[in-house]
Amino acid sequence: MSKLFLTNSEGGVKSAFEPLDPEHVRVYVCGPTVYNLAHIGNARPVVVFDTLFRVLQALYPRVTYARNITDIDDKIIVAARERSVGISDITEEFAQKFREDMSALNSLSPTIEPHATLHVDAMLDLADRLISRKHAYEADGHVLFDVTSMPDYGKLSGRHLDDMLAGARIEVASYKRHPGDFVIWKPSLDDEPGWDSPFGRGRPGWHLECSAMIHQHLGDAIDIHGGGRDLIFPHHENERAQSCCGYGGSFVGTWMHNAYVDMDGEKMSKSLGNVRTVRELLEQYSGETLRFALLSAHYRSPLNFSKDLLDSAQSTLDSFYLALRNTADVDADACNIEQTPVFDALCDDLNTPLAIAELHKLAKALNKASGDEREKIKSALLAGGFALGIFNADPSDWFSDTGADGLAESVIAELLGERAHAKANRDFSRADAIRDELNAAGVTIEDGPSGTTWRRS
RNA sequence: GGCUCGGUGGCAGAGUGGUGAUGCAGCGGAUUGCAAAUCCGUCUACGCCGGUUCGAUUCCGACCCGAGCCUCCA
Repeated sequence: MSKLFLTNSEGGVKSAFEPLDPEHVRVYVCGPTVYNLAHIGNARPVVVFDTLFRVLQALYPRVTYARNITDIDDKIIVAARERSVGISDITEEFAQKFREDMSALNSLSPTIEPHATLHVDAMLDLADRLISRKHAYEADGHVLFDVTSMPDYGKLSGRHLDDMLAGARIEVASYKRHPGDFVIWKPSLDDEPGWDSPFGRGRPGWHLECSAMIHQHLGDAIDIHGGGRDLIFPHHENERAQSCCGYGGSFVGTWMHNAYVDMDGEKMSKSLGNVRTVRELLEQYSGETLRFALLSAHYRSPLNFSKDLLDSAQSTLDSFYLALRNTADVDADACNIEQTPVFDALCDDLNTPLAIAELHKLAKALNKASGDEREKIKSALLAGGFALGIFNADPSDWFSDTGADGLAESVIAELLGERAHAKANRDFSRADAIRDELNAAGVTIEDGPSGTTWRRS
């Protein structure tokens, strides 16, 4: 059995993964705040942790993977106001679109998908615990976490309270005892969504939901908590503070954070306005191509997003699918994924580029193989691909699927028939003219010993 | 200012104290009516300066450059 190694963001060390309960691995990944469409940067953690989910499922009998939906947030309130609708109109629309987009990327549904607004009681319970344990205080209608009450506050992100003061770039609210204190609960105006609470009508601070939902669904401590790098501080640091101080326990075994998708060397983000939504990219590329592109760099390294990246992802997938299509007559048998180099690569801190390199070796071997060997190699190639969440298409569909503007298959067949006729009569200029015509329409043809095949290019 | 992470061949991108990443592109060849696909062969590399070492791209230190967090953000 392969041994899984993961890099823990807390401390930055890679070590063997030891689940708290080998019979039941628990993972929580921060999901979207649903107020607009997901961009390709938002998709990276989804794809990365989906791959982790697949690896964990291969290694352990039971894996619970929770990914939350943040459906109460100031940005949502603003979006609802702009469109003159209720916040649930916004959150339901974009939660659904998020699910659709991520599913197009071959990402599996999480085991549970807790919504913040359905866990307000649990959040208020946590706020109460924190106050009674002197880790939080009420001031001016707010409930605030007292960062000085936690000796190792800052451990996850590697910061010290003193350093944070020096770099404070934002005006500190007067009701905070310490500038680093963060909001657990805040008052709502009459025209803002809110819930009644012992502290008055209000709504939760950003970090509270994850702490409360993790506790309710997964328990005091979980194995893995993931998200994008930018969540390390303040979000995860503060979550950790709330959970450790409110519930006790160690909270998270391994923290994992993916690096960003960059645009021209700069982070892609909503605030920079340089985003490309998954939905718009899906008009030009298959979800599998987008997924493969996202996995082409290691999750802890920045990934520069470009047309070249997507085009090369697509042609690489084409070459894999060609190898599969050319062996369509070969039956693949069940392959023990755990004994393949692809899986070994994934077990080494999700080394997807190395896993892809192993896929290339298998595809090359399959192209060269003959006889019984082909069955074994094809099985390994397929199993490796499934671990990465690719090869979901039937190889012949992969090459024949097209947008509305492509040539109909019947037209292609007709032209190929005419070309075969011309070739038989050694009328090569006519044959080549037909080939040029098909090429111009985005159809590549290949003459083989057993006839001519075609594919969309 | 504080903290973090990186700089590998034309490009993408792994990895390692001492022969091979891998892919794309290029070049040569096989194959093909010509192509396409495939296969074979082949060229480019480890930011800069020191140190440790028999030996460093890999370890240590300085420097240069880039990115990120410290504010909503995957």
